[in-house]
Parts: sequence; C-alpha cells; structure tokens
Amino acid sequence: MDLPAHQLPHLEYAEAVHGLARAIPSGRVLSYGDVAELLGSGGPRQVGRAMQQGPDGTPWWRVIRADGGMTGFLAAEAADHWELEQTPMRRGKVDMARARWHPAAGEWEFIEQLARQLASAKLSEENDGMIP
DNA sequence: CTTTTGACAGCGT
DNA sequence: CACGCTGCCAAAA
Repeated sequence: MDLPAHQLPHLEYAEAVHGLARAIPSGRVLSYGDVAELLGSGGPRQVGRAMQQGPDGTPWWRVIRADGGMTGFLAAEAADHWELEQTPMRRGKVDMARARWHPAAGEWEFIEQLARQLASAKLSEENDGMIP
C-alpha cells in the first residue's frame, strides 16, 4: 500500500501510537521506547504522553515501561489486564524477555506504513508552516 | 522565545 | 534488587 503522501491521512503522532498499540496481540507488550523506535520518531516520553491522551478503547496496558512495570495507580488496573491476558509475568511485573511483542512480516508492513504516514505528515506540516 | 514538565531509559551506587 | 541522578525529545505554559 504505497499511496502518495498527499493521499495519506494526516496522522498525528498520538494516532500512530494508538494504532500501533492496537496492533499488539493479547498477552504481549511493547515498551514505550520500543514504540518510539518502531515509529522511527520521538522518544519514550512522547509515547507516554500520547497514551495519556488515549481516545478510545486503546489497550494502554500493552505499552509499558522497559522494566515491565507501570506507573502510579495504573499499575493495579494494568496488572488485572495482564492476568486476564495471561501475559508472562515475573515477580509481579511483566517479563519483558518473554512478553515483548515480535511483529510478524505482515505486521512489519503495517508498522512501516504507520511510520511512513507519520513522516509524511511531519513534512507536510513543516511545509505548511514554512509557506508565507 | 525560554522554561518547565513528563504513563521514560540507562547506568551508577 | 531498590533507589537516585542524568540524558532525551516534544508539547504545554
């Protein structure tokens, strides 16, 4: 699906993060840093900020800290989801070594598509701002 | 424009 | 293994 940039929807960073979060299968997780790296833009903190905006049924508990934990009061609720999804745990936290999501070939396509749309949106945004 | 802040990451103690 | 400090990147004030 290689549409020209001008046909792609203007994807906000947050939208890309949400999209990727939804692609994560049940029982699997990604760290904030992983998401940022897969999208090829921003950093862990930007991902966190994006998740906080979390508009709809975004599986926010599948995007967690690199140490397998979750911040604040969310930890309890997240742990509940992890148990329901049978996420590999280790000493009360997610076992990143086993639970980390390894996207399949088809998934990589989707991810690259997200990254590309994100890059395009960024560029067009730059251009819009630059044109006097 | 500068400063502050944050659902982080990594390394040191 | 648990804290603490520093580094990073963008968005919000």
